[in-house]
Amino acid sequence: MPPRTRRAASPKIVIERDENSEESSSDEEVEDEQNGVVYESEEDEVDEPIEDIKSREKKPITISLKKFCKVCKKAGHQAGFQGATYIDCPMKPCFLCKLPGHTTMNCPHRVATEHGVIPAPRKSTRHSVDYIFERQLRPHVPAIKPGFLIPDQVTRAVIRYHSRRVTCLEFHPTNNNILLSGDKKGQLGVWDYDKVYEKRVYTNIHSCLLNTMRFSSVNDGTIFGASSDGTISCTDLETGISESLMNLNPNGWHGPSSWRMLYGLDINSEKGLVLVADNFGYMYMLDKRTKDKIREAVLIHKKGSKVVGLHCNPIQPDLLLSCGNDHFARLWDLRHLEAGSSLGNLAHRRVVNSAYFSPHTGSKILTTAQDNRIRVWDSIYGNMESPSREIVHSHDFNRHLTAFRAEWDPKDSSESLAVIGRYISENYNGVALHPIDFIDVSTGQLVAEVIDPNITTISPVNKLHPRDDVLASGSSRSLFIWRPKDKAEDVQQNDEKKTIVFCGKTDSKRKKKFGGESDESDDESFKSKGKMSKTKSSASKKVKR
DNA sequence: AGCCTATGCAGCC
DNA sequence: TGGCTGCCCTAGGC
Repeated sequence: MPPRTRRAASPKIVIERDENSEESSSDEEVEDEQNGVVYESEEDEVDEPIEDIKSREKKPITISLKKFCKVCKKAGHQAGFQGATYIDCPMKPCFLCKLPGHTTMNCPHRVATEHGVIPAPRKSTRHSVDYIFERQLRPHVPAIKPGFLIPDQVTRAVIRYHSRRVTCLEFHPTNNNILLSGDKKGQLGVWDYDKVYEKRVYTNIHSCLLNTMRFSSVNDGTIFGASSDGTISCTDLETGISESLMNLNPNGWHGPSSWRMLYGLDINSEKGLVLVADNFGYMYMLDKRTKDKIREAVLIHKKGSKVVGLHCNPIQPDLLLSCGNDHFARLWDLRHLEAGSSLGNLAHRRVVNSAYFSPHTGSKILTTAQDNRIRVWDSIYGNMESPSREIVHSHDFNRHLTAFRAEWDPKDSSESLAVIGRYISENYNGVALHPIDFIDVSTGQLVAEVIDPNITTISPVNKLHPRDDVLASGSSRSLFIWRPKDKAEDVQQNDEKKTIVFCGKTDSKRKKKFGGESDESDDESFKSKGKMSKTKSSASKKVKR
């Protein structure tokens, strides 16, 4: 090892000794070009003037600062952002596909035009050679199905609408411009995004996470919600008055081992049932009207594991799909429902964030799992042993983010378009942005990635409008409405300006960023109406072909 | 600008 | 099975 001197490349920091803190004047020795702290134990002592042990006792302790990887703590490389590009730690498996031997940068699933989305082999019939052919052929395959209209321009936004991160979104089933949003605090937002300032937040429905919202097909004036507070709510959208259909924690808090939380929720309209599932593996069935429990709770996933999603088949409502933390999505017949009586068990390698039947025929299944893969089963009537496709896509689990869920486009009659937010960022002209991806799940192709230069946060919650070409996305505490570029321009021509509404305490820097007027009154959203500048808003991007 | 933290899952024993 | 620990691209508040 080469000898080191005090003023070598590794900078050093000096810590004062306790016993004589006033004697050490270390200021001039502190250097702040720091990439991390590495102690220089024995070597450091060799550097010390050994002859003066007595004075050394009074000398400050010296710690050298040198470059090391914040991920694996080893020297010689560094993980983290370099500008707007994130450099992976080479000692870790790929952050995208989770396989060792390469990093995200050179992951075979991340080719230039596709940004990490590629169909995985169908069972074991293909191997790596197939990928190579696939990558060579891919650019020649026409990419965009003519029918897809991608909402890629932000036309409306409420910045910091919620006081905590958005957890779920739902469009009103009949009123085209109403978007419902739930947040981590359990609050429910009702926003008319055409009259952007018409927005309300109901704060007293739940006490924590509003995990899922669903409309009843009979009465579209009320919405059902499942919350981590263990209750089901039924809320009148006009008044905000809510009644509780069920409370799993009637005796209050007795520690986390007994506190029940509700995650998955769906409505079986045919039978007038509300189905909910909890974090202990159980599902509950209630009569929507009388609020009576139809039967005892049924264990539908591994005991003690969280059931995060429930979905009734749109064609055969008795067919139920559930998914959860036991790494399975499961199919059930509601008419013969018992623990262990599932019709099918779809194995995943990690927690399944969501599982949905396709919106029209109900014959396909789309799941999102925490192993960074979207899976598609092309027919529930066929072989369910393994998915028809696995699509590698970055949507990592992060405890601070709402779980990512791939959502069908309800307007796509071919049942192939899905939307999902992306976790890892891409460098867009020097800015790290997290796009929202549109994926053709019949081929695994990335149809479009949409970004807005002003949205620098991750957008895990996305919902496509049932009738209009509109995407709603929830990113941190804010909501965004996207429309296809042409339509967005129509909106502008109609003098309905692109409108950003600021809520809560919003600093002027952020307002500037979003192009809001420099209204400094902090906490009132209604005043600071601003339109985005053309240059900013036009930076939204589709995939290069 | 830079700390702090809420918080879910997996892997380990 | 249970309890602990650690965590790779967070976001906002102080």
